[in-house]
Amino acid sequence: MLTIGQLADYVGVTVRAVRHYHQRGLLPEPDRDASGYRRYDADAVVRLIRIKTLAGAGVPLARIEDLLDAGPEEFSCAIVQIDKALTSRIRELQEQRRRIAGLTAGDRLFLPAEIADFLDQLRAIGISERTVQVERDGWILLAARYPQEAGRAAGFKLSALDDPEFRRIYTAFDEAYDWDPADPRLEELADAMLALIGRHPRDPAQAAAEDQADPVTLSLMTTQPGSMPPAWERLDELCRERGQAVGFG
Amino acid sequence: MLTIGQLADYVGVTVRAVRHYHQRGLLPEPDRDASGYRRYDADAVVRLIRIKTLAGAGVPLARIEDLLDAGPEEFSCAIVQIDKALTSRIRELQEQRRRIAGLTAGDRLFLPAEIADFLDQLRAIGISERTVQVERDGWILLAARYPQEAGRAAGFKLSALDDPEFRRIYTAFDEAYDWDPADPRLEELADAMLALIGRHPRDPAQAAAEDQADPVTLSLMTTQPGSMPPAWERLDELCRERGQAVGFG
DNA sequence: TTGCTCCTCACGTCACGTGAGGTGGC
DNA sequence: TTGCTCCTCACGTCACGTGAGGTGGC
Repeated sequence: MLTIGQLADYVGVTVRAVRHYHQRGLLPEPDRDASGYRRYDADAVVRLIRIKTLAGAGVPLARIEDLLDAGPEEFSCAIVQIDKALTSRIRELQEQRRRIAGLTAGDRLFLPAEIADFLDQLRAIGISERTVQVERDGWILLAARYPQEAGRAAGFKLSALDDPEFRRIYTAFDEAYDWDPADPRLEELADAMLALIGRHPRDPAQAAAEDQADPVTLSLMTTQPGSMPPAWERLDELCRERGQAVGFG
Repeated sequence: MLTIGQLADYVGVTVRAVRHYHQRGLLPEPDRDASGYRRYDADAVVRLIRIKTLAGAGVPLARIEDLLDAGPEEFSCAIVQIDKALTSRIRELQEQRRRIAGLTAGDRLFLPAEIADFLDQLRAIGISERTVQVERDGWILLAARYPQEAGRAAGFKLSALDDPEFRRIYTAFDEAYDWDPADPRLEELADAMLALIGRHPRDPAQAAAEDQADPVTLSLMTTQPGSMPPAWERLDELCRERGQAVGFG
């Protein structure tokens, strides 16, 4: 006959856990010896090992109680289910491993692949990190609200990068970050941007998403008023003034 | 700017979890809109995804708080540790799978291999399940208190099963379960058991463990007085009477 | 107007952990 | 006698869940 400590040590649980199982009714209270100590027999060892094994597999104690008093066919049926749950939990953890590895690896964790590709392409053609971050924040918010549309729109933008004119304009837009809002080049840039939009034949269904994906519109979504550079705010203004004709804004 | 529900849905956590992270100081409280609703920006999305990813990997919230505000070298060092923890957790779960599979498979879960082998051998030579269960319970308690000794003693017993005389005596012992305590065959059996012990040369160091491993002694350990069959109690008495000479009891 | 989302307390849950204060066994 | 184990409350912990009661947005 074992004491509670001997039992707990052999099975590999804490004394407190054994008492907890008594309280929950999972393990019957054994007889006491002359000192009031609990004394356990072999059945208690067997039952406690079953409890520990199931609990270790993540089975709630309430479920364990049912299982231990169930028939063998119900029991082995449950074991199959528990095994499935364990297997899928293992898969989850393997997925978690991939994800935490990605925590140091940049944007791909937060964004659909097309968007991350688009941001990487911007970096590749020499766009400043400062501007890429504004794009990124905009896309994150857009993807949060319209996941599918954001993915499609990013694919569209990605292919637009093949157009040398788009690249030239985007580079200018990037450089305009530091310009004076009165800089006359802003007017040329606004004209060029609108011309570009006019040149690309646009599927009307995509037009809305695409407009939202414009860096200027995006940056308006993402930042507080006043936190944008003055030149970009002016550029947005110019586009709105002239863009009515082509449905911009 | 996102509401708390949009944020939670996109990242894949509950609204309550987001509020909990605010309370814990993990995620800064954002500004409110005119209705008092929280409004989130892209930084909140990024930070919440980091929190969720780490929490999903089992990192305590207190640790996550430190990590998010730590430098990149400390962060990536921690990621390595978390990955190790995940890997070992995966191994644990794979071990759990093996164990719950064993829950339907019998005694090997509760006992060292030698003891399970010994019990299987008893079944193989035709010992009744009833007697095997008494043996099993005795071994479980013995293994709980003296794991090494129990393993060695069981190995000893296992090899003793090669002796035809041991098998004959054990079979008779099994049958004696139902005998009348006054049955004269009990005296013969007691003599034969003592003769067998005398015949086997015994390493004195093993003698104590071996005596404890005797079925009769074991069953005394494991059961309450009176729960053993009367014939076995009588047999135990007879062995004690005669066994003093060979150091039995 | 109805249904959905949002807000703030605040208590509940799950599986124990952790003293608090006292007694028995070697 | 000292140190270890045992006993019974009973509150604490961790990461939220779950109403309770009320207001804002479409």
